[in-house]
Amino acid sequence: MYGKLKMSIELTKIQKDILDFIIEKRSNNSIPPTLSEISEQFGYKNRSTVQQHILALEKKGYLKKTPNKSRYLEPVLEDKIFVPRPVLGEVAAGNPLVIYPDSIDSVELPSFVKIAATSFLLRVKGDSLKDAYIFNGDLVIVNTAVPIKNGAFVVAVLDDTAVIKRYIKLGDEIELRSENKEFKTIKLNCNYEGLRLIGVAVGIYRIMDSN
Amino acid sequence: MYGKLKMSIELTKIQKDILDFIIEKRSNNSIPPTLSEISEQFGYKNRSTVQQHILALEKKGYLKKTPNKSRYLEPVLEDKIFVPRPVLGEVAAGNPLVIYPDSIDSVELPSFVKIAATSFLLRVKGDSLKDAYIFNGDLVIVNTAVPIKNGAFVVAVLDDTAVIKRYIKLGDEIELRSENKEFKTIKLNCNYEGLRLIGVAVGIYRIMDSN
DNA sequence: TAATTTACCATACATTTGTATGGTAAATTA
DNA sequence: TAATTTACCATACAAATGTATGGTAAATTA
Repeated sequence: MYGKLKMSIELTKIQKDILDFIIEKRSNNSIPPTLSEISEQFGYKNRSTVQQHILALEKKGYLKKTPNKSRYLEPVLEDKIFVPRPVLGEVAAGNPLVIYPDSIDSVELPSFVKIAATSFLLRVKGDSLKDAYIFNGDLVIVNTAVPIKNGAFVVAVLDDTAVIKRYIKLGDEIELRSENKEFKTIKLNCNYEGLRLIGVAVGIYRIMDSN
Repeated sequence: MYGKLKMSIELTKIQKDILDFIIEKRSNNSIPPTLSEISEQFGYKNRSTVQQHILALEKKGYLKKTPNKSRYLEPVLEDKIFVPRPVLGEVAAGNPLVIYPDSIDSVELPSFVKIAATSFLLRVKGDSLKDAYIFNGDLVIVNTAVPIKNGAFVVAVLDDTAVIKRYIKLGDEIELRSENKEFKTIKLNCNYEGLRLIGVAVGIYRIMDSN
């Protein structure tokens, strides 16, 4: 049995910032940066400064690189297939949807799950969304940049309660339909103040962890 | 309103292969290849051959690149945030799990969902897995390379019926537990012939399409 | 205090990478 | 048939990228 590889040495703030930048670049749909690109990002006049930081990150075991290959910067994370992602809010049963300015928590997603910059994650708490077949602990991927079309699943706050329902607009009337037929369709006038549309739910991700 | 961008010109086999290679490299946890790396992959003696193919792909509108930047090869897909992924099998109610040698279908996953090479997708048909809170149309990400630990969600075939359940081995006895307490735990002897373990379910992905 | 680490800059050089240009042979199209 | 496209090779060059080496100043550690 192998013990968990320890990240023995602490990182300085700048080293951490650079590592985060690399992770972020890799995570968003983009590709890892070159030394020059990192240099530019942090306002250095010179690649060699970044060169030193990369070397430090490598020595401390946080980064792995392939010699003479461009952009081959691989962050070494404790569990290699997991990448931390911020969770920006929670949808709790009966409670208002709260989206925090900073992340309230960090979720470990398998590294193949990468989130676009215009999307954020919501973690579902409790059974408030079971009418949409979404359960406690599920992660909802919410995109705020996609225009809301008829028939889309929207994440909305309705009178302080978070809902994920199918959105249908017919003239002045808005219908919020549940996937589960046991739940009733909500009908609203389009200028109803109690409805706030947050974004479009583009997917559900459920991590099947072994606990 | 914008019409769907048409990929007017057909690709040749080699062009498609190269495009697929780029997409695959981007999709797996790796990074886009350089011309040299593509060249090596396809056994060319020279980068310039790939150079031509890349140019063709660009002209035909399948690829976008940034001049003078290494590895900046971005496949242009109809809907930019979606990437096609093969579905290798189906889990149908009451029927045996079928895994086909070739993909039976292609599913459009958001580009931030990237599947490791050792994983494959199974699409769930019907309500056969509702005891695991998995519903019709959901995609199960199955990893065949991960060792099956106690407590993991396994994809298994039990007497010709596909199941996704929590796997617990105690001595000679294997328990297959359902998440949903309404369903009973299955107990088996570890040498029971009717059980075939396919892999570990590492996640569920549900595409919330607007149909 | 002396040694070390950290954070930055500068320069030189080798390799990788992208690009431009030209060529050949086979297949396809006009 | 002639022109075009496709698929490959070769070479030369410039830009990008990684690397090696040396330096300074401030902060930290021994």
